[in-house]
Amino acid sequence: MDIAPRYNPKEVEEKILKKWLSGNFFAAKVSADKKPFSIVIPPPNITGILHMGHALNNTIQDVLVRFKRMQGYETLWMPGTDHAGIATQNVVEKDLAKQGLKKEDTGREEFLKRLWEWRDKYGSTIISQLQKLGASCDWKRTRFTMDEAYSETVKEVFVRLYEKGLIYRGKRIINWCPRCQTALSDEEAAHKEINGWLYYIKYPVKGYTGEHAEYVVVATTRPETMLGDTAVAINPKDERFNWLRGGKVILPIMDRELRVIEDEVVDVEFGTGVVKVTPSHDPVDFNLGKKYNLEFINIMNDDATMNEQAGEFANMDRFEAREAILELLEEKKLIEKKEPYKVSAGHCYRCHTIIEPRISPQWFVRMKPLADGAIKVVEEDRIKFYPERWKKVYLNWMYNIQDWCISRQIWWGHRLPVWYCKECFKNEDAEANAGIIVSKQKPEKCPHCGSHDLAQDEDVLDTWFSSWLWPFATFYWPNFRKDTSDGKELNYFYPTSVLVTASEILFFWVARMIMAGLEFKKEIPFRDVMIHGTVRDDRGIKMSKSLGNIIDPLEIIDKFGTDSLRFSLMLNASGGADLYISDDTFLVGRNFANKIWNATRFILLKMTEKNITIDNLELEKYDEIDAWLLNELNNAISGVTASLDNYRINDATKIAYEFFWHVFCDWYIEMVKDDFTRGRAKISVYVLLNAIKLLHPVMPYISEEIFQLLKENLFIKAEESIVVARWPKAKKVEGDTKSVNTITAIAQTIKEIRNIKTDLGLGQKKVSLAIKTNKDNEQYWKKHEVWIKRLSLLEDISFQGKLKRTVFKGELWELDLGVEELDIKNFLVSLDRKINNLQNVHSKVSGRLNNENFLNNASGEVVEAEKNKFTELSEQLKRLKELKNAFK
RNA sequence: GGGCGUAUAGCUCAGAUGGUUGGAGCGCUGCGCUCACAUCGCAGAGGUCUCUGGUUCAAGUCCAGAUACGCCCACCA
Repeated sequence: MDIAPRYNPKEVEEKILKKWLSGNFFAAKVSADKKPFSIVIPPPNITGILHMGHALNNTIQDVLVRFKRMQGYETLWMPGTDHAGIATQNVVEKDLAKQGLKKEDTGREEFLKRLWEWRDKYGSTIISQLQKLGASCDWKRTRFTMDEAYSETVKEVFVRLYEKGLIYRGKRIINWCPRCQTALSDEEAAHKEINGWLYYIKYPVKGYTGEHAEYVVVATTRPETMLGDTAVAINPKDERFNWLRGGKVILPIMDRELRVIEDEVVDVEFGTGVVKVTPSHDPVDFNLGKKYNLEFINIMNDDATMNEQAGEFANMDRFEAREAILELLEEKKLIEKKEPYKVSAGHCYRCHTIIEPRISPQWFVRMKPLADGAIKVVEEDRIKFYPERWKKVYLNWMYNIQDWCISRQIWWGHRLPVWYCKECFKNEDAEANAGIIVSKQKPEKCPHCGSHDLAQDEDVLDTWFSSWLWPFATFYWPNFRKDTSDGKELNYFYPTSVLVTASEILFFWVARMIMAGLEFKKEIPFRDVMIHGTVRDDRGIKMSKSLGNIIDPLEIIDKFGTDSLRFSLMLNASGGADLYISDDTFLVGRNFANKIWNATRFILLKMTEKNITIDNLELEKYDEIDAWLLNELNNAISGVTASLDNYRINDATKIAYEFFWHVFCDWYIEMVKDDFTRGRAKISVYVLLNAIKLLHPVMPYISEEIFQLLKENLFIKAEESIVVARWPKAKKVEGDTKSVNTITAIAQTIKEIRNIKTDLGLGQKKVSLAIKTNKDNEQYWKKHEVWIKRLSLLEDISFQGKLKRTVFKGELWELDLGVEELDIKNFLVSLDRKINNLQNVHSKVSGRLNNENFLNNASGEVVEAEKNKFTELSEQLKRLKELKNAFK
């Protein structure tokens, strides 16, 4: 037998991944006799490369999937990627720019061709990285949100919603990214605070007579928008401006007459109480414009440079124009003052450019009707959030939901299934439906006028408009095909069991999937939503490429192995809290993998050395130390199982770790290594096998490798892969508790002996031990003498009726060490500390027992336990004091 | 402006339904290359559980308030 003393993950992982993929172990099918367990992956962007967030998200899913698969569920993990409209287009545009080209130079068709080429070349990178991570998806199913069949679903959904009146075209103020040159939804405009100024600008009052102020002063953070002002507003209740009501002011620079309107939205407290109103460039002002029938003047181009409406500032960038306007106002002495001010501005979530609110004809989904059901299922806990607090966040958003802008002025994505009749459609009349034909296929002619002159809408749909269909569109609903068993698969696997995701896309994706599921499948898309934290660096800063603080999971895999990465992440991910990680975080995993490896190595080497073969794992006979171990194994099995059932993966990980290292390795293997009989070997292998099964969801590679090693070297029957092996079950342990308890007491005593030896400065020196105990206990000491000596570094053990001296006094026995002269300084210090601690607890307990209120109010069980504790503590204390007195 | 979260050892974090003497990993100190593993073993130091009040026989755990940090939402010109 030749097993390396160090675990080499690289070799092992490569080999095993091949086995898994070629062996089709992750494939799922409809099985009437099995319960389904299904997860759809949050599809990563095709532009994506595996980052720590992916690693965390997908490891969690994989743990759950592997666990359920081993439990015998028919398990489907549906993989796939998202076309990620803006993100991908940006990437390919950048690529094009290297050749000095813009997408307009190549034209739409050619540009799309390049996009598809790009996706064919790089789009599967993330998939192979997920495979490397060990993700046990049914890879043959890998979907893409722009697959032909998937696109059919998208169109179908659009048409259905339109026909139901839930999709409409409207000319409204939307979030416009001047860099990407497209509309965005509200969710895609991330609000961030920036340091700006609040400028106080004087607007001359028309017909100034000297009876009132010559100017009204308005406060603004965006002076450049004044060019589009068509009113100023005051609060109707604001008596300071009674004189201004019904009056007019003059917009400086433009010399435009502005109405004075009155509306409740104006905050009397803020600024001067007078607000400039720019209906075309501010959402609040837009509403005012509608309400009071104001003029809408658009002063900007698509790229946020000023247009001809901006007069002398035309063609300037918006921020350039701001400076120029301020300069001019300064010259005219129209700036009263400026104050530093923090402004919350929307930023494009793709390119971080500041959003420009803008009036534009776009397509929207009416959300309120969709939200109603989605609110109900969460209120009624038919969908549960883990941790639960996200329920509130979700509901709060849903209660206040706004219509969703779904059209994007980019090329990469699902083209809107919308055609315009050039005869009937009048663009300026954007609110009406005349001339708009919504249809999955290109219509032959306009149903209204019969014209054949039809043009498809140039826009594409928001990426999320396809992702929100993911849980059922991946089964090609509603057309299905043979490769999804004509819908049988959807019926079987839907609703999915759990959705695992980061909180960032709760609104983007999770909420919308619930709405889509209920609308189209008439059923929730998943039962549980597990929301995990964000991965941050060790200073608590979110990892991002632009900040340069990322820890690359692929590098960690390369350095420490995939299992180390996964194990360390799972150990750290708890209760949806954020994870703070550094390179060192992953050492725990590496060390543990090596420990597992070496425990296996030891067992197999010993068996070879002793010529032990095993052909089955029926446990025939075992003694007290075996029983003790099996009992611990049972606790681990039920602990890990219960934790995984409750999505407490970190607990499960910890329990398995603790058992493997600190129970199995530190104690059992040490106990049996000197007397490694066939019986011990069998127990060892049995426990090892069960332990690696417990670890398999978190550490799939090493557990598989060991599973295979055991199969190769023993003659036991086992599944082809641990992937499909049966999850461990707790087995009843035969054996009397007294024996097991005695073993526990011996182990405890061994720790005491080590402790005392250290205190006495004996260190690793082997000394002899004298023990005084009864015949009954003596037999255990004799039977287990070999490992007791080994673990407490003793020369020999003698049994005596009377000890010359006592260095340890326990409930069951007293001990002395065979050393003439004792350096008792440290020993006495430790002893004192122990006595002190015990004394503290003792007086606390006795205080409680002397407290009538406690005796009257606490439950009988608690009082009973407290009494027992008191007795035990008293005895312990007495022994320690006696021990101490003997040394005086 | 609303809402949420976190505060426990030097660091990163565990500590369901209040009741053993508050734990782990890393780091630190001391001793050991004991033939599975130095990616190891053994022993140890280190905590007024952020603060203040309250409920209770009993609070790290529940309640209220304060402080600090973080996050989310919002028509804060």
